Amino acid sequence: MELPGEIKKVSIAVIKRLPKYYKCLGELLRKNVERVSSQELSKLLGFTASQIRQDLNNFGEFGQQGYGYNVAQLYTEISKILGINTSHKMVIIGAGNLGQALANYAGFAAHGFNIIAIFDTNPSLVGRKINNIPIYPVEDMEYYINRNDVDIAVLTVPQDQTEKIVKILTNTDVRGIWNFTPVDINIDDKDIAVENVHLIDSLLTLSYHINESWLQERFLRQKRNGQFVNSKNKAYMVK
Amino acid sequence: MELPGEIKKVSIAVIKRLPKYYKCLGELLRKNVERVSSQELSKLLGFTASQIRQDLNNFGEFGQQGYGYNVAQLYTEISKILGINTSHKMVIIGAGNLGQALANYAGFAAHGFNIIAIFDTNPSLVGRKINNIPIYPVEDMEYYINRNDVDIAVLTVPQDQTEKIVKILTNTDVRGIWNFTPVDINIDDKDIAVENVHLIDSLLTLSYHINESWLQERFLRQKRNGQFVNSKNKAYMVK
DNA sequence: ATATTTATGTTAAATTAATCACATACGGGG
DNA sequence: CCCCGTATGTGATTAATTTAACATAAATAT
Repeated sequence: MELPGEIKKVSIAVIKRLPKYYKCLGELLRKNVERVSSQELSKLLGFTASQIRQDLNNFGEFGQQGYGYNVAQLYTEISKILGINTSHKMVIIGAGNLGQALANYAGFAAHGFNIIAIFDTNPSLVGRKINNIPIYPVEDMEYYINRNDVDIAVLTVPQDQTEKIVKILTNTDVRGIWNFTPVDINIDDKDIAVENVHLIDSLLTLSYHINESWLQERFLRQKRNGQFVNSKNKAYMVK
Repeated sequence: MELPGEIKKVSIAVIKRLPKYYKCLGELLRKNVERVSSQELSKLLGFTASQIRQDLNNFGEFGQQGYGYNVAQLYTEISKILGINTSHKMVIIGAGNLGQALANYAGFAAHGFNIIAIFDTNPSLVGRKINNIPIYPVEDMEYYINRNDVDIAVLTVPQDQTEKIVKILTNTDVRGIWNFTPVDINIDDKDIAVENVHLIDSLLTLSYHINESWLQERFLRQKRNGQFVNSKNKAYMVK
């Protein structure tokens, strides 16, 4: 039962689709497309028109019957929902390979995400700059973040340092952690959002899919040859 | 209805959890833990014991009633399911920031993923090595991949080059594409698995969550002050 | 040996998500 | 100004996923 005035819980599946909408609408906007229907979006995105309408209705009534959606308006609305109507300040913690790559990546600023500092323990890195972003010692991190209204901390430190860094971050005003370490972060006391980018998980998922088709081939081959019978007819039980 | 001998379709949700099981079991193995119950795994992973049992049963009967699961055996089984009982050959396409960072990352080899070559169009990079991995011109890519039994192509090229590269990859024996470009790849003709790592999407999801809590605060504040009523009681409709 | 405890594999129930279907409202054309 | 076509927003339906429940089999203790 939904109490009056209560916030409707939006499922993660919907939230994960929002960036797709945002991107697609951005492209339409650049092509000077004025209006778009859920059906047209369906073709572009590969979701059903029904799902698109229902997704958007979690956040408001942005369309107009008989007309569709105004591209510019819907783009603005989704930007607001995603919190990218205002810009964000980020710091990168850990100036290793990945940290440096992210610091050099130009794409974030286009969406209002600005990297303003990097932190590292390595004295030979501290004082240097990457893509014109200064590297400071980790000891200064807590003070710096609070002082400069940093929203987002990008975690690219080695696995064993993660816990220590997260502990420090809970003392700051940081609102979100973009976690590239393989560790699953859990923060109890404070309201800090965490988004994990577990690259190894992603690679293993790919490996599964590669393997899956191979298993199927083998499975069918063995079935053809009459080699395959097991108690439950499970493909993966094949020895 | 499941026909005898037919492969049971495993849902993506399950597949995405497999790497978590794999990682967790690896840690238990290193701690010399011999056996583990679904309940213990539940505590470690944060999934329900019921879900864990059901997930694993998609692939076989690995446990024993009254005992639980043998850690080493289950680890091996999951490794097989994920296709990491054998090693994989990878190439990186695009020696930019991200491509170089991935080339320098040591963690892949530990799971049997070996990067054997990098390809780039930039003549000043070709001929050099990154982390002892040679950089070749993109023109040699097709030949090289087929010649060296490359399984996986890691795509870290600029957005506008993606389509061209994917087209070339469909002519090769590559089995999977690990896609770091923002483009959504669709391959019709050939059976190539694609796993996307859309970093911007991930960052926007984080931004949403940061924004979400702020919206809620504002929502409650306005409700307290009696400022908030709209036709549908939707939080996001607040002006 | 036998009883008791434990923890699986699996079926059933509950929950959640996606799709369908349609009444309704708006825009455009005559 | 009115009618017709279009495409939304939403309630109903269906599908998928998660959780619960339990019968059963193995391990352990007596």
